[in-house]
Amino acid sequence: MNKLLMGISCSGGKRVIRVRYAPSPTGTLHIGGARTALFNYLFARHHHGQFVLRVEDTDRARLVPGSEEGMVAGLRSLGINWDEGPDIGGEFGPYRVSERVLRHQQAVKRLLDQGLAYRCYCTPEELEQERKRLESQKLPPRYSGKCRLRPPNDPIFQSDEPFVVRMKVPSKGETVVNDLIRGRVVFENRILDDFVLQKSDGTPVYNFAVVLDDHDMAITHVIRGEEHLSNTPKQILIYEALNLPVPQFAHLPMILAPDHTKLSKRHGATSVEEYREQGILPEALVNYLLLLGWSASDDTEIMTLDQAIEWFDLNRVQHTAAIYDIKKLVWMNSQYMRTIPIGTLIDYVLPFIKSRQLDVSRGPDLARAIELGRERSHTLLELREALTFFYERPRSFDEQGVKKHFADEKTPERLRALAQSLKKLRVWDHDHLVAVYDEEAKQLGIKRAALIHPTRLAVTGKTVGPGLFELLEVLGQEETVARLLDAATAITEQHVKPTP
RNA sequence: GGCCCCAUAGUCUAGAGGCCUAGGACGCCGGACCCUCAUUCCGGAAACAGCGGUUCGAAUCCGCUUGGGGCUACCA
Repeated sequence: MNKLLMGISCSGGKRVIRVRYAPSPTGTLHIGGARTALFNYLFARHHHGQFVLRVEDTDRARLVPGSEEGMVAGLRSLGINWDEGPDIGGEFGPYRVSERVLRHQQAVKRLLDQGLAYRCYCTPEELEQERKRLESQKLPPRYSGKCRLRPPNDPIFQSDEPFVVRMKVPSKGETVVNDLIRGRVVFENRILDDFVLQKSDGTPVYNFAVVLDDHDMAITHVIRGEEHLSNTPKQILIYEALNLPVPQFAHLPMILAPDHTKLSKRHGATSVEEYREQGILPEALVNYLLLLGWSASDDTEIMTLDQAIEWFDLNRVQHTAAIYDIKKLVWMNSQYMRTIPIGTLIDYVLPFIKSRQLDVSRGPDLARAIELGRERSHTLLELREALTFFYERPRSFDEQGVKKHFADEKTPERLRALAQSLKKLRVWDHDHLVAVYDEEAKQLGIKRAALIHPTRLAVTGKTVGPGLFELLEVLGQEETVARLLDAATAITEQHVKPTP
């Protein structure tokens, strides 16, 4: 057991573990965010604790309408559920930070009264100038502390001028982050400047709000991305100034794009929504995300969410940033494509079928068609493609296929002959179909394959696909015969339109 | 620039001093199977960033260098 965890999960008092995922509603649910949410969720469930969803909407200017709803939907689609949140409430609400500003303002006042923070009247322009000056001298851009030095009777304190509230950061000593993943990380206080706690519009800055909200929501473990590690000492300083207990921290490695830079739109699909649209199953995405930064102790890679809950352990979280690899995601998806229950797969593929306006109400049984298609599809998009010929007659024939399999001048008559034999078949199943082809090939003195390939091309328009006899069995007798005759006619009348 | 984190194959990772002539997975290459494709099954190439220590012994510990990432906002 992890030393750092002892004392909170053991013995009499038994404090319940509470974690949270606190996204900012400024866009879509990112795979990085989804991974953070997932790890929080797994940690909570593993320890029989609670998982809270909190919306970090302090910055009104950056708020994107619909973003929160999208994130909630995205998380739910992945099977990540929370015990408390803006959509379901809970005893520690409200769960939108914007609804908690009064609470934040009270705390700011407390710090002000205690002389642990101060009002700063420097204008953004002044600060900008100062920053530029420092940078040009290759000095770290920090706030000078000008307003901290103002005498208490400075008339500006009585004025109506807008101000921000800044933290009085101690110039000496060090602040230590005991990170559950990285261990002891030491920051010297003198590196920090007097950072802003409250903006001039009266709303709190993230670093301040997060401290109060985590405390108010009784969060015991703050599990978040590594980009927050450097800000943690500021937050610890706030906890101390407010005399609040400091939670445990765990900073997850980041997920980077293939070019080793931070994930962004230009890297293609980066949101959960986009992966859904591309036909990635939620189960596969979750499983893939799970492997980005965490591994089971026994090399197991494909696992259920329940297994992940059982095995999850922060001690096994990687320290190094991970680069996401679409190829492995797609492979993972193909694994789920062929193993999830057929009913589930039907539910997933139906929207794709609908969006292409493929009418599956007539024709072969969808489940049987899917069984043949899932084996050779990596995504739902591919599956839908593999399904189309069952419900739509080929409008054209693969060009290469025509050259190869329709070249023989006897092709039309052979297809017709096959149609005749097939029409008379009493039992339409795999074995009987094989028998027909064997017999036909024998009579013609050719190989069975010489009949199989033209048939597939004639019936599906393609050269690739399921085994012919499985395919015909599902397609049905009437339809098969009709398509063979159609193809024969098309060839004879030179109507063969090659697929470009 | 300053501070912080990180460093095993192209990628995800196992590895917590001898079990490592470094294991698994994706991808890649070759082969087998087969009516095509996809599977599946065999086989193969491919890594401990570099340099110094510590130690009988280092991928594992320490230092430096290099490289990558993060933070440094009245963003989160």
